[in-house]
Amino acid sequence: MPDELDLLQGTLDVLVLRALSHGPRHGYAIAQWIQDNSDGTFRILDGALYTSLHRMEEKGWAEAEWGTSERGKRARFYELTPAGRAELQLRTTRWERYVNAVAHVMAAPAPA
Amino acid sequence: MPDELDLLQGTLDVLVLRALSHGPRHGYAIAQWIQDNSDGTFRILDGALYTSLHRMEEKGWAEAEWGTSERGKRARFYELTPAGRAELQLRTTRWERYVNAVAHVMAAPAPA
DNA sequence: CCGTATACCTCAACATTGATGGTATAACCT
DNA sequence: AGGTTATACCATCAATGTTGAGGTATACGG
Repeated sequence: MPDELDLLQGTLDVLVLRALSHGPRHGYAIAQWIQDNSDGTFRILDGALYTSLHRMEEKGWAEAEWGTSERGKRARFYELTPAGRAELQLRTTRWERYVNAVAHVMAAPAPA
Repeated sequence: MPDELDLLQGTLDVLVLRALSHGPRHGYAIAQWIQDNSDGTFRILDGALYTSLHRMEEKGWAEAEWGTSERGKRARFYELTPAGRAELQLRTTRWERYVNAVAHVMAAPAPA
């Protein structure tokens, strides 16, 4: 397993939005899921995670309510709003364009 | 042509390193080259660009000296050091890993 | 049944880095 | 002369991730 990579600013949100797109989740579960599905490449620090989650509430991309986790603990469940789904789509295509553009530059020949 | 995208923190440097990998260049030329080769997706703001360039000097990834541009203007030419080339490689593979990991997460199925 | 680990959340201080917007100089074109 | 392009620099701001510390409640090993 390769070591962990720091997150580039701006990418956490897409990952979180994506995690939430499967249905309501609490923060801890989101972090686990992202870590697992990136083969441990991303280490999700809870400091950043909850900040991101709060951002989502502020922006209206998610709504939260207290509930009980699978393990019987008090946990805050986040659920995407329609705006959140739209944002996920937007960010996803944006990310794809971005990756593409970087690839172009990296593969570009020497300037004239 | 789609509109321009803001840069994600951490990506400017790779692009600049890559631009410099073709030989010494001055800032203005670097910006042009990146913009052209990203099909205008990236707009390189000189504020950020020169900061990046200065960063490179500080870190020892590039050395600079004053010269004269193709158009006869005073310009500062930046050239990669061996450390800079190493850094380019490092960042390139790191970026690829990153993109890959994001792709994994984005394509991942719903959690168990 | 106690102690420690784990699940879960929060917050404040800090660092990095891109965006903004303003300054300066010289060449070239009209 | 005046405007545009080429070229560089800087100060300040904003966004967002990192670090690190703190807090509660449930689970689990001894």
